[in-house]
Amino acid sequence: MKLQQLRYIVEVANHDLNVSSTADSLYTSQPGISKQIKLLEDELGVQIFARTGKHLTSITPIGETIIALSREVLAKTKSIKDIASEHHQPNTGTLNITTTYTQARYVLPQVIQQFIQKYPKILLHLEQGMPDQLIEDVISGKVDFAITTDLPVVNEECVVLPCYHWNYSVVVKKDHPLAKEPKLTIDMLANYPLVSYDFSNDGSDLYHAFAKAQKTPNIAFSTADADLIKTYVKLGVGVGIVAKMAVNTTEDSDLVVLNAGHLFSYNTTYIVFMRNLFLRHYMYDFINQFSSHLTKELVNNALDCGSNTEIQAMFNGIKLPVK
Amino acid sequence: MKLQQLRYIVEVANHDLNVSSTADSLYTSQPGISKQIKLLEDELGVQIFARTGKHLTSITPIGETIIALSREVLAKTKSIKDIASEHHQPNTGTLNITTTYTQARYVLPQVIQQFIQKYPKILLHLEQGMPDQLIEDVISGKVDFAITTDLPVVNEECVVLPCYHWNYSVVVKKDHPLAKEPKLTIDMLANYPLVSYDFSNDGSDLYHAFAKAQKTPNIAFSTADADLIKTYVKLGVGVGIVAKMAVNTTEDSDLVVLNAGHLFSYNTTYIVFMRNLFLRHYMYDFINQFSSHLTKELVNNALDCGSNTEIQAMFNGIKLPVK
DNA sequence: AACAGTTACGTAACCCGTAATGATA
DNA sequence: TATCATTACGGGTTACGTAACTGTT
Repeated sequence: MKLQQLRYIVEVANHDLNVSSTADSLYTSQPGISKQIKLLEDELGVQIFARTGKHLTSITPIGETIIALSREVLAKTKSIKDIASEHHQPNTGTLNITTTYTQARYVLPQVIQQFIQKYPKILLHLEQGMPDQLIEDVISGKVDFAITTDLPVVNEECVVLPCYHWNYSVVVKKDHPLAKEPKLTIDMLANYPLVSYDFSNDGSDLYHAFAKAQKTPNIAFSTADADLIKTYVKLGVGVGIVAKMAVNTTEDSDLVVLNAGHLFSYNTTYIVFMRNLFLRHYMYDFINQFSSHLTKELVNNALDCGSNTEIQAMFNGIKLPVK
Repeated sequence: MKLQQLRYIVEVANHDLNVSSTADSLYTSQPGISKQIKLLEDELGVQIFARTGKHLTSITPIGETIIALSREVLAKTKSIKDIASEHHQPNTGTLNITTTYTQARYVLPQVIQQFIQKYPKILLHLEQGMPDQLIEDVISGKVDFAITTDLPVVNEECVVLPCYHWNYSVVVKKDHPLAKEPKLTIDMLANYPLVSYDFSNDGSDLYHAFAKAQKTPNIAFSTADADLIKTYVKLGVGVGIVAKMAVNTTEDSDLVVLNAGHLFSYNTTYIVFMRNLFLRHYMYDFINQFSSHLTKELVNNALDCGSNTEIQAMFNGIKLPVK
């Protein structure tokens, strides 16, 4: 049994059993992977992948177990390397993060700016993905951290840390009737066409606020892109409902930003990573820069918890920042 | 990084940093090990072992961490192999046990006999060792199970399962004054020279019973070997105090066995193994044959516990067999 | 002087990549 | 027919064992 063989089966599983694309991503050849997998299967005496003729069609039940264990083995070997690097090259390494559009566009830039200034030799890679993809990338080991707003349904191999709460804001043009309204209500919003996130998707809290007031919102345009929302608001299409941190008073000086914290329940942004990830000191520092209450000590306390429900319980006693 | 390299550093650590003896035990050459260790250190960029000139003198702090992680990696790769074997060769494999003299001599033979009859293809290896050594052998991965009576001070990487309670018996020659005594007391025993286990070592409960009665025992002879105790009793050296399961009415027909369960607090025999050990079905079966209350389900429940104190708490509600 | 670890070197195994073959949708 | 996995084969690397060397107790 060789570490490469374990890496191969894990990567093939990550690539939907496509050996060719796996080979491309690992910069090696298909036959090499095929052969090593077969050698491993011969050594273990079990089939990891089920085949129809020459195509890999599925992972056998025992293969699932073996691949899961292999992931753990590879994570631990990565830890060994990381610990060694931490020791003799504390400020070099990599940090791979995947996140949603809103975070990448409106929240992370300032954090990243500080980070790369403090750690110029860290190779930082930021990736934007769909909410469902984020956690998968963490589990597959493709990235270290996922930053997400949807409370992910994750297995216990991941650690989920709440970072901050945030509210929606309502944005309108300066000449809009609502612009001078001191205190908004759902009823008022229901009178106008709305431009916002997809209500059926991540905006269930938006939908619920209207349902609770027994109103049906009039959605003129929906998108996941806050910039687009603002653009359409500026065009006069309707009243915008957008994450508060997505509006910037200097950039959006032609818009009026109205507080909507009392209309909708707050959301929470989380950082997610594998429990068995070795956290290098700059990773702790990144987390702390992203959310100031998440000190190294607090993160370690969370890691000592046995489950994510325990972690959430722990954070119930801690006041999160609100953005 | 190669799995062999990890195996090498772990084994060198297990062999007190003696590379030569490590090489012997692994059936390979010293230079090979030296070179691979050096290659690993070069790759990681850190020293795992500290050296004075050409001798390995100690493990560096970071080396300790790396070796600990390596042990985990190797345990997981072993799990992969075991899981595969379990799948395609359910009744072949190995089972290595280390235990104390008393267990090996008086308790295990019947269990082993059943076991090898049921699993003739399992390579069973039984080893007898000193109490301190037993747990080390488990941690180093040399054996699967340790069976011991001293409640071991073990770290949380081991699982400690209580198997049964046992009492001492008093044995005397047929013509001894105590032979017809219906109910023994400590005072009676204090009147005679005693032959027993080392009171200062594992027999603190023996010592305490006398201390509580404010008597000083007169130890004529002490040994860890129950056979020797019985031999000296037969020679008339004194009154024997010995583990109850070490006396057999047919073999020891020239001795009188007196109940001493009310004089001394009972002891507990434990089975100890690494938490990350993959338990093959015959291992569950062995545990169950050794101690009938330890069903597979109960063992799994214990494994789900986070700590050994939790496990002990769980077993507080369960009545253990008494031998 | 005996022992232990490293260096040097030759052999054998093995991993990998290219090319060819076989199977699948 | 195009895609994909396996088989065949050759080249380069590497791991290992023997032997010689060097440092340690």
